Amino acid sequence: MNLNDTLFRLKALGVKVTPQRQEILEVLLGEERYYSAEEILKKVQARYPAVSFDTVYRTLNLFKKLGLVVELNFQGGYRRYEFNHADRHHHHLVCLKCGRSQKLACCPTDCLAGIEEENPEFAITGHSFEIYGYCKDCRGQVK
Amino acid sequence: MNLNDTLFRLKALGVKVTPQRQEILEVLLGEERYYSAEEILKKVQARYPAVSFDTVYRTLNLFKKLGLVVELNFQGGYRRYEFNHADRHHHHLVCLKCGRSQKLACCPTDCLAGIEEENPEFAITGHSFEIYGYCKDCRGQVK
DNA sequence: TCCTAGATCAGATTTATTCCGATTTAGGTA
DNA sequence: TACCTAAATCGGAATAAATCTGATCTAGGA
Ligand SMILES: [Mn+2]
Ligand SMILES: [Mn+2]
Ligand SMILES: [Zn+2]
Ligand SMILES: [Zn+2]
Repeated sequence: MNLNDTLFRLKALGVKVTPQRQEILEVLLGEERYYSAEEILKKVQARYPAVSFDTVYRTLNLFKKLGLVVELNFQGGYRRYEFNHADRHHHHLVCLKCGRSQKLACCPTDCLAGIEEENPEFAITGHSFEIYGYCKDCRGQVK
Repeated sequence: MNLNDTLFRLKALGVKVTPQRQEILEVLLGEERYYSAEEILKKVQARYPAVSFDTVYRTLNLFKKLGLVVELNFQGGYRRYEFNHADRHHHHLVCLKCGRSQKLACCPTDCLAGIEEENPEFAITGHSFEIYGYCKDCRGQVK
């Protein structure tokens, strides 16, 4: 999924393609990692200084609804966003000290299948699976 | 783990046992589910009307540090707390509409074992695994 | 080129959590 | 049992994240 595909998809959905939305997408697509709302704002403001937090949040929530973006609520209350490379579903190993994370290959599909089967009346829309701890750099300096 | 065991453990750790702390524990131990900070405050105030949010949050953070309480950060940013029945590790099926949840029996231990093995330099302290969607009552009325 | 629904901006508002200074108290000591 | 003090609590102020509001602007269709 690149920028042009995504913009095409937005148009197909009848969603207006504004410079702000386009720039937010470019940020999210630029480096494959997650961002805080503030990081996104700062990066977008490098090109469009007048962009407001409101626009960032509205856009992220829109993209979330359209399935373009995933919102991650990490332990400690950190909220992060990343582009939803639909074909690259994954989870995270998150350092509680420095906040850096790495992608994980494993997804608990067997658990999920069992849960789905045992709860047919529940409409599952997603799941989270994150592993927390302290990375090599941080494990020594934990308070 | 009952109230007396827990109070004993607090004393052993050199932590003061105040009526407020005791009441918060009673709330958490009363019904095996999770609570918002505000729910806890309201319940504690039923007996001690002067208790403040500050005390609730400080106590929850203390208990969290001591491993007595688990903080859950659900999708959407909802933060909840539950007593850490250490022998009853579990995960949740959470309704995004009404917020109710049910415990799940499955825990992705095989994933976890693999991740631990593949990342020996990372000190894992915990993990989250939550399944989101819409419960029977809510699946019809999703906006 | 014009029109308008929808998007943006700037700042106010709301809500969750933490901080702060004054006061109280749990639990140790004599 | 009567102090003593470090730690805990209270009440309200401060902070921070996210949303709302109303005025203005604009993307994209006619
Ligand atoms: Mn990721
Ligand atoms: Mn639970
Ligand atoms: Zn780290
Ligand atoms: Zn529900």
